Amino acid sequence: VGGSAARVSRAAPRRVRARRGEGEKLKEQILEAAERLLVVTEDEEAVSIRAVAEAVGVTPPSIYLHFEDKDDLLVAVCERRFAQLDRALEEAGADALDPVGALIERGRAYVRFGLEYPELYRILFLRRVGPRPIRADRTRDVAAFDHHLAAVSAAVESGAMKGDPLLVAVGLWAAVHGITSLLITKPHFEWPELDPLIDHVLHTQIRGLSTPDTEGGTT
Amino acid sequence: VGGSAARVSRAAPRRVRARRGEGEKLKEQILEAAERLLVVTEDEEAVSIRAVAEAVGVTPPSIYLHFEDKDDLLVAVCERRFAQLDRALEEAGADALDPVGALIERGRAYVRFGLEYPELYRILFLRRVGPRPIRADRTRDVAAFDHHLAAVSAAVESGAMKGDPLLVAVGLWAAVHGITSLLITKPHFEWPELDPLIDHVLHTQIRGLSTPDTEGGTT
DNA sequence: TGTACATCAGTGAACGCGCGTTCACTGATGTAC
DNA sequence: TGTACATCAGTGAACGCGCGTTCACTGATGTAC
Repeated sequence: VGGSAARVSRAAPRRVRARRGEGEKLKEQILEAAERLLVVTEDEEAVSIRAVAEAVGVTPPSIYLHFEDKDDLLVAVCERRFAQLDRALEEAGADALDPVGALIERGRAYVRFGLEYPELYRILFLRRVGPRPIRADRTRDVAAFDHHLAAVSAAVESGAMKGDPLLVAVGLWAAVHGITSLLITKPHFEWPELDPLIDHVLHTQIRGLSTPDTEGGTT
Repeated sequence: VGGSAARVSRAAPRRVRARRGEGEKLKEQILEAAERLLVVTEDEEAVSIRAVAEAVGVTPPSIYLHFEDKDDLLVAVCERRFAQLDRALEEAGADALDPVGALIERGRAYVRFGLEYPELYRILFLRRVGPRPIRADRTRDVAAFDHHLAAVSAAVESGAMKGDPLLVAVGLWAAVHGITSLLITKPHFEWPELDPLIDHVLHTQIRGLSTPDTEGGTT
């Protein structure tokens, strides 16, 4: 089996065909290529079935061996990144000393994620929903929001914050989402310096939600 | 001249050709049709040159008599709405009793605008910027932001609020933009009741920005 | 008052493009006998 | 150990579509003489 390996390098095939039973490898490569295209071009429209196929080194119909249609592929890409965002937030919050500090660290990580993958963020959070509600709605992003809600509840239960946890969670999300999306969609605006701006947004929120006796104690 | 008016109703022409010197009428009709299409379909992609032309009752090439290309048309639509948003905010703030109250009313009006024209809002604030920076950037939306900044400065100067006006203005914008865009792009999410949610976002901001002695006095 | 003519407000047909998707196929590879 | 065969991982060519845009034109209308 090892003796005939010298034949491989002829006529420059872009990709070696997977062996029997290893068809799933292509699925992974397609997902990676689609995501890479999205990150590199920062343009959802550049991610066509044809472009993804070419990036993988395969013909367009091959995509349909693993994905029902184009939307199915994009949703799959989103689900992976939602999962990654969720993990990033959980890890950022885990190192904090107290629940309020955890919220701040989670917020910073959220903005960081958005600025690192702006086009993915656009697809996840700024796109209009299509005719069929995006399937990911019922899976990964709900998990991420549940974790966020849990982090907020912990802060409220610690006594450092007051308010209805759901309202507070949505409000915090709105604040970090607001600054993240503005930074992404309005790059030509003359923004103040980035870190002070993010800190201002987070601390204004926290201060607005703090109970009077603990106020200012977690800056 | 009045005697031959009976001839008009033959063969159902979709639009009467403008008279000499009245060519600008078409420009206005195109703008209105494009905006109406955007509002009705809630889908930017549905607004093609062809669709706009048909809505006006004219052939596609006629659009090019008044607009350089498709982008030029969309930008023109945006500029009109930016101007309208600006006016709506100014009017909302004018009726308030004090500067902080004015900020709250401006915030409510902003969210209302977004929810009333979601697809226009998407184009104004959620789209990625194209290869050429959108020309409206340097005109209408800057005027709107300047007015916002002035409203914030008034609140800071009144002593009810503290902080760098620019940071505060951007932070407030981020908060209202955040909740507006989430409501638009995630309609399937189980949101809390709308008015309490918006009030929560606005009052959390205001409370987070208030000077200690005036805190809670403007709810 | 009559008429040639420049101008204006459009039209009709066509261009090339890239897209998502389908369909019949091919050729390597593992497996059953 | 040899061979027929089912299966698997793809390919090649084509489909129809709607799009933005261009180009040469037409016919009504106001104006100059």
